[in-house]
Amino acid sequence: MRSGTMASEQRQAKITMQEVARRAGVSAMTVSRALKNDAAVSSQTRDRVLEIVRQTGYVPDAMARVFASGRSGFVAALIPSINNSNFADTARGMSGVFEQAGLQMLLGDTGYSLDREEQLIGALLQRRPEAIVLTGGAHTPRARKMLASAEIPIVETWDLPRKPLGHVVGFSNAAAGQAMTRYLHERGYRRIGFIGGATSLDTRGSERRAGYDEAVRELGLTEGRIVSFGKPPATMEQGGEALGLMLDQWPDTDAIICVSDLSAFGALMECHRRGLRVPREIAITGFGDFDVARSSWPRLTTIAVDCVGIGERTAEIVLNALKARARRESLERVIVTMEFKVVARETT
Amino acid sequence: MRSGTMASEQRQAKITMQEVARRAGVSAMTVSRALKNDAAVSSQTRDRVLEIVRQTGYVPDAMARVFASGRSGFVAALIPSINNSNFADTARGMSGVFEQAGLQMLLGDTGYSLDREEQLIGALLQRRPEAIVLTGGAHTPRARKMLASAEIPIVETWDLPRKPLGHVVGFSNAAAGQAMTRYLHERGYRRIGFIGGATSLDTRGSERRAGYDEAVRELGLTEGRIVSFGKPPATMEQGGEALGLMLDQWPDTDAIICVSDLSAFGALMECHRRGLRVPREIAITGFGDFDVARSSWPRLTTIAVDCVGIGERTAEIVLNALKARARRESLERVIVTMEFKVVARETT
DNA sequence: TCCATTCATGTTATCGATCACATCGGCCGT
DNA sequence: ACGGCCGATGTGATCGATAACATGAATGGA
Repeated sequence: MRSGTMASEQRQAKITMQEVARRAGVSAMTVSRALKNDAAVSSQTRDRVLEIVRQTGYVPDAMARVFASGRSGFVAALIPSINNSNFADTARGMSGVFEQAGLQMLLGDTGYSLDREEQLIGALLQRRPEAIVLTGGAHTPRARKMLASAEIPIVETWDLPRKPLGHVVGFSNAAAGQAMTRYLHERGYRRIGFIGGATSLDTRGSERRAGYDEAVRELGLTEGRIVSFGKPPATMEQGGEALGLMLDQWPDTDAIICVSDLSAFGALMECHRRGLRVPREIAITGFGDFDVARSSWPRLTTIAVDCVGIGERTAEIVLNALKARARRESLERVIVTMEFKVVARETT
Repeated sequence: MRSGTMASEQRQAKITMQEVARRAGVSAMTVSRALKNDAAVSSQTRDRVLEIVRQTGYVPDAMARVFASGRSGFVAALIPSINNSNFADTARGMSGVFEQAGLQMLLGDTGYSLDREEQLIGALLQRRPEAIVLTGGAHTPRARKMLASAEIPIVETWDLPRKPLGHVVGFSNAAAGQAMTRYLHERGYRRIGFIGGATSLDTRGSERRAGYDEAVRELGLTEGRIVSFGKPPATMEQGGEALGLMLDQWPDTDAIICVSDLSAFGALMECHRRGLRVPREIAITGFGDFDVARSSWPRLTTIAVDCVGIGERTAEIVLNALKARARRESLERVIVTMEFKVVARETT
C-alpha cells in the first residue's frame, strides 16, 4: 500500500559552520568557540552567532568534529544479549553516566558468541571509540590483539577474569553458585541438582556450575545431578524441559539450582503443570533477580546483583581513565568486585 | 626527532593508509581500492597491499572515511525500551539486515519519553546517520522539524501514524485491542475489563485501549471497566496490583485484557495468590507473545506480532530508500501493514 | 606616556580517506 | 600500422571542523 510522494520541498544547500560564520560576519573559529561555550567569546558575538544557528537550523557535523579533534565522543559496549534484562540494566547504568559526560554509547550484541564478539570489536574499533566495555573475560586471540593495539581504556564486566585486559567490574559467578548451594544445604535440602551452564559459550553460567560442583563436594552431597542444555541464552522453555530430564534421571531430587531466573521460571511452571508443590516437594532457585522472579507464584528465590551499579561503576572508571589519559598520566588497573546476595523467597 | 629509546617498546606511529601505501610502494588510492575489493586493482598488487595491512595491523579510520565519502555507514534506531523483548526483537531483525549491507545500527533508548526522544534525535543526527528508524508516530514538534531538515529516509514502526514522517512499518494497535475483545466475546465472556494504557506516553497502549472501548460499545458490553496505571513500561508488578483494583471495583469481571503480556502475567500470578482459577473464574489475556506467555502456567492467550519481521521489513525499506537516493531517484512513501493474530492458549 | 598583558578574534594547516579526473602502457580490430 | 579503448594506477582537491599560532585592540601599572 502506498500513497503520496516524498518530494522534498525546497532544496536548501547544506549549512556548514562556514556558512553560519559568513552570515554572522565572523570567522568559523568564532562560531566553533561560541557553540562550545568557550569563555573567549564576547557575549554579544555569541548571541549573534547562536541566533543565526537557530534561524538556519544548523546542526554541527559530528563526523567532521571527530575527524578534526581526534576525539570520537563515544564508547563502545558489548553485551551478550540485549534481550537479557540484566545486561540491558548494566547498559542503561552505563549510558546514564556517559551521557552526563557528553559521551554516547554504541551498543553491540554478541549473541553469546566469541566469534561475533571479535567481528564486532573489529567493526567498532574502526570508529575509534574512546574506550570499550566488554562482558566477561573470554575473548578470541585475535580480539585480544586488536584490543591491545587499540590503546584505549578497556573494562571487562560481569566476571573476574584470570587474565584481565584492562579494568574489571565484576563478581565471582563461582562464588554465587557456591553460595546458593550452601544456602539450600542450610535449609535442609540434600539432593540438589543444577540446570544449565553446559557449554563454554556461557562462561558465567559455567562458573556458577563450577561453584555448585565445589560446594556439593565440600558438603558431601550426592554429585553429578546436572542437566545442561544447548546454547545460551537459557530460555524459559528450556528450563521446563530440563526439569523433566532432571526428574527422569534423579526422581528424588529435592532442590534445583537454575543458571538463570528464566530457566528457573520455566522449571517452576513445569512443576505446576506436573502438580508438584513448590517448595514442599521440590525447591527451585534462579539467578539474576529478574522481574519475573519477584512476580511469579510462588516468588523465586534467586541471587541479586546490582546490574545497574555494574554499569555505573564501569562508566565512572572509563571517565577516570579518559581524564587521566588527557592529562597524560598513567592509571593503574582498577578491579572492582561487586556484591551479590541470595534473596530468599517462596520457592525454597 | 628523538633518538633515545623509550622505556617500554618502541612507540609505533599510528599507521595510516599513506603509510601502508608507502611500504607497499603504491599510492594511497590503490590501497583504498585494494581494501574496497575494487575490481580495478591487479590481484598481484592487491595481495601485496593486503599482506602489508596484515603485517602492520592497519585498521582503516572509519571516521576519516565517513568524512571523505559523506556516507556515515550507520543507521540510527530509537526504541522505547531495550528491556522490552518485543522492541529488542525488532532491533535484532533490523541489525541483521543492515549488517549484511555493511551498515551499523546505532541504538537509542527513549524510555517512553518524547522529550528524551527529541534529545536523542538531536544527538544522533549530529553523527549524520544515513537513515533513522523511530518507534511510533508521536514526536515533539522540534523533533519533527529536525527530522524533516535532516533529509534522510525515515521509518516509523509499530504504529500506523495518521501523519507519517516517512515510511511506515506497523499495524493497528486499535484493531488488536478490538480483535481481542471480540475474541473474548465469542468465547462467551461478557464483563470484560482492560488493564493499562492510560497515559499519553504509551501511545500504542492507548490505541489498544481505544480499540477495546470501541468493541465494547459495538458489542453492547458493560462499559468503563478500566484500570490504568502510571507511566510505561507496564510491569509485571503493576499487573498484579491492577488486578486487585479491578476486582475491588468490579468484582464480577469475568475477563481482563492486559495491555501487555508482562502485566497480564502479573495479573495471572496474582490470581493464583488469591486462589482464583484461570480461566474458570476469570480469563486473562496479554499482548506481545513474550516468552513468559508461552511458558507460564496456564499459558497466556495473547496477540502475536512478527516483531523480528517488522525490523527486517524496516531495514529493507531503508536499504531501498538509500539505493534510490544513490541513483537520485525519488522514492514513494511505503506503508507496510503487518499482520497480528490472536493466539488462543489456556487463560481464556 | 609607554610597554606588557589580556581579551576577542582571525588565519592557516591539518586530520585520513575518497572522488573525479589524468596518465600511461598494452591490446585489439581493421 | 595506427587510432581507440580498456585496465591499472597516480594526482590533487576536497569533505567540515578544530588546534595552534598570530593579530590587533583595549587596559593597566610603572
